[in-house]
Amino acid sequence: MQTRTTPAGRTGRPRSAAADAAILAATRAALVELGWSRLTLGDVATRAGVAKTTLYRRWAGKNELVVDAVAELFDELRLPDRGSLAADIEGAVLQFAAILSRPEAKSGLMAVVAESTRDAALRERIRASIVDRQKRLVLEGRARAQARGELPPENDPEEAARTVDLIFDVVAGAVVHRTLVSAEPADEEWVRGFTRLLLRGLVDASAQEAQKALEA
Amino acid sequence: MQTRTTPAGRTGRPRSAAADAAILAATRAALVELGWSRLTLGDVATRAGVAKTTLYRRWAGKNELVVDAVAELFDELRLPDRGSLAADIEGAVLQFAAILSRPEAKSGLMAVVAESTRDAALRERIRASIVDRQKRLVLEGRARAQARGELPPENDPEEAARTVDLIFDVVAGAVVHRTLVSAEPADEEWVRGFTRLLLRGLVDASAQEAQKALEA
Amino acid sequence: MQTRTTPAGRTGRPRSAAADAAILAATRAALVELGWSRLTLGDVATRAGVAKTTLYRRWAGKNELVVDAVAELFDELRLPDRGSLAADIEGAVLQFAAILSRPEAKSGLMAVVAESTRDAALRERIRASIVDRQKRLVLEGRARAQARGELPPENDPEEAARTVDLIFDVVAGAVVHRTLVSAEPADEEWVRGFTRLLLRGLVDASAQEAQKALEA
Amino acid sequence: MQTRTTPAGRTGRPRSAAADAAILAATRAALVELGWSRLTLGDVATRAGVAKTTLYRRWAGKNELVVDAVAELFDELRLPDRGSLAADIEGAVLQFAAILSRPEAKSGLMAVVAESTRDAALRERIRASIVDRQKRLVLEGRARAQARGELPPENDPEEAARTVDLIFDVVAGAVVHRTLVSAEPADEEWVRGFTRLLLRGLVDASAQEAQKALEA
DNA sequence: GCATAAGCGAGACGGTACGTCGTGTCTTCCT
DNA sequence: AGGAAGACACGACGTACCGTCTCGCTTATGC
Repeated sequence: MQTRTTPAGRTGRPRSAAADAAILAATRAALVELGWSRLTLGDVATRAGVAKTTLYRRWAGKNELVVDAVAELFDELRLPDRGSLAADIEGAVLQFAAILSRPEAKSGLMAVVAESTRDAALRERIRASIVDRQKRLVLEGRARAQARGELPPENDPEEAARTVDLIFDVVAGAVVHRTLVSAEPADEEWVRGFTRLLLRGLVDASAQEAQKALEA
Repeated sequence: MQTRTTPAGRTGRPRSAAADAAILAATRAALVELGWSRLTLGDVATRAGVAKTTLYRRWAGKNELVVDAVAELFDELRLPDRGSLAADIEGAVLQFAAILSRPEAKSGLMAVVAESTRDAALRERIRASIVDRQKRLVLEGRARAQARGELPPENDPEEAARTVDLIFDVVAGAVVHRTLVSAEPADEEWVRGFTRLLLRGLVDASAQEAQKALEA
Repeated sequence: MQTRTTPAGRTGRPRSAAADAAILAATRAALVELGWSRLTLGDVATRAGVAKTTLYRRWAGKNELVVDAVAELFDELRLPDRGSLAADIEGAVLQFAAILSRPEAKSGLMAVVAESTRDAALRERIRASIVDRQKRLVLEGRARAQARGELPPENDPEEAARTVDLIFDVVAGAVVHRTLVSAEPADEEWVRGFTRLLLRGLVDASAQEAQKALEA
Repeated sequence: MQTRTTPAGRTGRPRSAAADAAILAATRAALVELGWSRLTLGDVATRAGVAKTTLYRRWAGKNELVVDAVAELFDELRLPDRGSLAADIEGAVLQFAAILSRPEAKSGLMAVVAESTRDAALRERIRASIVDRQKRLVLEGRARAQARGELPPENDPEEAARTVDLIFDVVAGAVVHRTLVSAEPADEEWVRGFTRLLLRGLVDASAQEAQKALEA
């Protein structure tokens, strides 16, 4: 990821750029086959056709390596304009769910989060590489909804930032929990229900549901 | 947890009941001091004043042991009637957040969830010991809100079950994400904001916020 | 070798006696095949069908292990009575040379001696396991020669001890140097010449030699 | 040592002569501080202010380097005429012992000899750089003794060469064994005893000793 | 005087072995 | 039979050196 590519000095043999990519790809492959806990750095090095030392020269350990390997997965998230806030949310959540359903993300993400509870540097790396990077989606979605008139413009920038964080926690948290803890697919149906809840709230959702049931 | 208390046969020395409790307590202590990844079964055995063999006779491994040790933490969750759905939710979420802020829960919970992505039996154990056990809170809260007339009675039991699951994913997921990933405290202020979003939805919340800002 | 067999405590699984023998034999085999510097403890463990940890539990490292492995070789030295001091010496030196010509001794012995120059404990171990153990041959030979009247009885015990040490240094040193440094075989002819020098001295030997040459 | 100084070709930058000396000195310093087994070529290069590549361009490896570094030590051996064969021997042996007592010689010499048991080229290098170089002392001493009439002139040149080898093995071997294996100083007293044994032989020495003891 | 060619410092590279630690099983003796 | 003690086979850890390589220089010779 960031500035791991050759440090200060200019002399000496430069670091192989290809090695970085090979290592991250090998890490994801190993996550798929073995999962987090059975993944070993020796094995990753072998898969990447690289010496263990090369790997340790660039990453401090398994945690840092996996964060970088997983972070790349989330960079493919896009937010195409689907015409309405609800549709935009559904689209983003589905994409997020699709990534989380991939075994390399499943295995790796929660593991590094768990590790990060005791390692502030790791926590910061996760935040920088993954969390903050993807908050852009929330910001973009809100701006678009405001342009459409679906949401009012924010007046208090601090409050607005808090809301972005809250929404991110709710969305990411719900999808992760659904996918990893409940271990059920976050499919279109579930995403529709979740989006309705997020937009309209529990009271309204319950009322609608009761209404529907009555009609049927 | 479940059927570890002395098996079928009646001959021979019976298993020490005290050992179980000591082992689980030692596990939690080790989680606090060392975190998941540095916790070792040998160390837990030593702390509990027990031989490693005894430990392995009762649990299959680290994962199962930690699930049981952490599950006990969540059994202290209660849902006192605070007079309104909003207040009930706030109370429950705060309690949940308080437990999750304890290092033994933080360290252990996400780690076993991560492990469970590749181990169906472990996933089942987590669901049985932790998730399903605590869904009672959602059920209880809904029943109470319905009695108060804050929520309509459900008509379709299947749809109702789906809603319980959804709410649980949203609540648990949001708190976990806030606490572990964003690494910010789920304090009273945050819980109020979250509860409002949960009850009223994003559109309403945004409108209210805009309104407040205007008035000020 | 000495008291490595199960330490103080009496509880727990006892150390495998077979493992010791297997490890020492494997060490000698590895010395023959690979020599000192390419011998690795991991390889020895594998050859012995033993885990590396077992090996480290019993020996502090390569040096100590090799000392013990080599020491066993010298225990087969015997001093049969061949009727005269000269013949006894020749017999002992030939046996010593035979052992030193075996590759496991060649490779290992000088290496541990070299290491011992910076490790007093190792030096002591060599002295106890090898050197002092074999000084018995010098003592036995002298006693026998005195009984035969070939050597006078010693009067000053301290001086006598010094002489034993000196003879051992000369004999062992000469054979080692001939075998390892000059890299020539210490065969019967060489041993005869050496024994004559040892018994009669340089002046006498030179005179005899000149005499022989004159006669021829 | 020998043909390391710039090879065939004449074009290109010539090898730095200073580097050679710096490397050998650094090697001896490292031998003193670390001993043979902990000496690393990387460290030697650093000490000498030289790149590892430079070192490998000139020596094949640790063994060859150390042989050269140690060989230089022995070149300071001299054989001043002390008036008698006994005095000449004592002088030479004391000088030899003095060199062997220096840690760089102690650590390095036996180690390369040990290595040479499995490496004919190294053995040859040792012989050429060290052993044969110092045999001059024996030759010189004998010639001087013959001139003085202490030893008869040799008649059979082959036999004479064998005797030189034998004496060298006995002298060098005894001093090395005394110094490194017995780990006792080869001081004046010991050298006197050794010289007497070498010149007069065991029988005569024992008789003298018995005689002395009787007188006392 | 400018190309050619080797030497050189720096440091990354693919390897191999290290010595330690954790796992889950086993063996022995003691309740 | 249960249990504490601890040895055991296994396999990963993260580190240290090895000997080689690839850089961007510098320092000679020879056309």
